[in-house]
Amino acid sequence: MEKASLKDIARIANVSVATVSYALNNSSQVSEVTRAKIKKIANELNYIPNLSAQNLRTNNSNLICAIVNTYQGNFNGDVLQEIQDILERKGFQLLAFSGSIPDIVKTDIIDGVLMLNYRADSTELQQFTNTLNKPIVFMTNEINTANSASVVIDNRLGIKYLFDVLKKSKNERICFITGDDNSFNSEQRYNAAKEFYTKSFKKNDFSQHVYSGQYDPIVTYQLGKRFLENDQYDAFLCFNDDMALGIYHAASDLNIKVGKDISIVGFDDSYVSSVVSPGLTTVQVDKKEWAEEVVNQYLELKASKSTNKVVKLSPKLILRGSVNQ
Amino acid sequence: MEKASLKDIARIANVSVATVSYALNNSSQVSEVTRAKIKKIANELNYIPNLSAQNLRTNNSNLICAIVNTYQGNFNGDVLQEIQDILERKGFQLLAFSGSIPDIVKTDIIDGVLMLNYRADSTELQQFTNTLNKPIVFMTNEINTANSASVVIDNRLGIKYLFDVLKKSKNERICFITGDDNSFNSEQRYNAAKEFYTKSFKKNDFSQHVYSGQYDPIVTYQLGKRFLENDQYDAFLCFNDDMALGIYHAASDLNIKVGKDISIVGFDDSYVSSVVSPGLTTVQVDKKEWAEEVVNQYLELKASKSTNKVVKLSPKLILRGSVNQ
DNA sequence: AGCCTGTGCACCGTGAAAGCG
DNA sequence: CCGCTTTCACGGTGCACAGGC
Repeated sequence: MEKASLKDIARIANVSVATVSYALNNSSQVSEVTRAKIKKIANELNYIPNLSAQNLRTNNSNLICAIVNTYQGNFNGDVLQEIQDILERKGFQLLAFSGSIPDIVKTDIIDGVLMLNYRADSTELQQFTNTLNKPIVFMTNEINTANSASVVIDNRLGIKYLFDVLKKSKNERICFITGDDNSFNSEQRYNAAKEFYTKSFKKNDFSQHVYSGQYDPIVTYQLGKRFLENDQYDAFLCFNDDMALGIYHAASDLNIKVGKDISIVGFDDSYVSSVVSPGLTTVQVDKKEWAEEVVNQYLELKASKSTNKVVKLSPKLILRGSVNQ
Repeated sequence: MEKASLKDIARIANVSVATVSYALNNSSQVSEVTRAKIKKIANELNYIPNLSAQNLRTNNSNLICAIVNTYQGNFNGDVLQEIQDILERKGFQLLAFSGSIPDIVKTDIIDGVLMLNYRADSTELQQFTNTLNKPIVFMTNEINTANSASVVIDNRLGIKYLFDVLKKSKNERICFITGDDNSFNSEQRYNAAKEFYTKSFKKNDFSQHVYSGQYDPIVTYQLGKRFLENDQYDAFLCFNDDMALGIYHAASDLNIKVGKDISIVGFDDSYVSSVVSPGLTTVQVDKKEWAEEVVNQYLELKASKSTNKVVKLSPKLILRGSVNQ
């Protein structure tokens, strides 16, 4: 059986194509009797509207596209899933893209865009937003454009919590492990860490104690092993939990006790942080709350084309055993 | 500036719409001079073809849709990313869906479907495949339908490796931790485990030693804690790595040494298995190879509408320190 | 006249067959 | 045969309008 079209239904129901269209779209221009008849036939033919045709005519799909830098890692997946759940309940369909911004996003098929951890500099994103001409919600960048909004983590506050915890611990030789260079979150965390370090220790050597773990536990493991063998640091502030795990691994290799000999803190509160021993002290952003705010902002943008707005979400400190205090 | 269409370009270039279309699609029906002129104008106008119109006309998008049960967890994300990378290189665009099968998949916008870990019984999937009328590659189910193919893990072989390792170890009181009930992989692993257990120990009490960890490390942690407190088991065969981590956690709480007092094996070789201490013995499916085979099968299906085919990928045993031997 | 129900038709942007000089 | 144009169809939408009561 080939795909049924409005024309097929019209022929069988003995009405015009327009009537079928009205009937299926619940317009009041059709009597209830006719509508029922048409719906019945449509059902029997297993009719599925042709989205391309619909969209060509109306310029309006209910498709929202989330663009992420990668599907890998715990963070993006968790957030995507939360957003997906919310949108599904509201009758939208979320599709996800990873990698470079695909052409399809620029076409009329997509109604709006959510952007998570996408790696690009601000001017590039500005330009993209301008040419795109549909609502965008940024989740990791603060962009100032009409028709866009940002819902981001308050990275500064998160780093403040973590830094304060380490300051209070007996391990004070702090090493900072950043994510990769293209990450906006990592950049913000870096700036915050620098601020608190400089203010607190009254020293200007912050940059000497920063290393890039590229958000990768293996890379971080190698860094950690080197530092611990030389007893160079005894406290590690990692810009995400995965990297913190790398330090755990290095410590374990060298028979060094996390939470006693050294202190480690992470960021994100991914599931691993509660499963390792001792548990990893980290900061948590409520992903459900985040997802809800993102969807809210999206709907507002779509409804009103209102100007941009930046919402900051406050993370919470999750204390576990990885800090010696 | 509003969206430019072929018509706009045609007006400016002083040619017909058809010529513009030919020119941009590199047809030989246009002189090089005209083509260059038209391409230049298209570029200046920032022309982006309207996918809906294109698709309506050609019934052919280059969009492939991956459907997963969830974006969460390490496994799906890793696989999605590999597929994405390959398809991007080949000029296709992959979009991902999570949750129930969305309407859009049934429309002409989507050329084909890849299905990973989707939870449904076989008859439902059969029916879906039949009505869909486009190529589908299943990655976790073996389905017998025309216009579909399966590229799946050889779960039996993987379980055989793991079981043999545990058999050789000094810890022989084996407990099996399964994933959730809807998972086809978990079901296959269960059957294989039962087969090897029964054959090897010549006992019929397999089902007494099987517990569902629901692919969840927290659930598994609680199970593990109970078993270890009662010294009920000293070997754990977990149907994925995340759950194995739950056992690690329980062992650590009770000061029990993994790799000595107890043995643990996992499945998947996700990144955590190399980061924990001692490293987790597990089996690995080469995700890159898997992704490549999936894409191959998809392209073959698309080209030839060939009948179904099942490809099984052999996992490899990855020995680390979590087994006492 | 005015309401109700249904129809004819132009149109969205593109691709390709057929026609033409 | 080359290079370009005319014309039409894809599937659906919604305006303007027609005809009946």
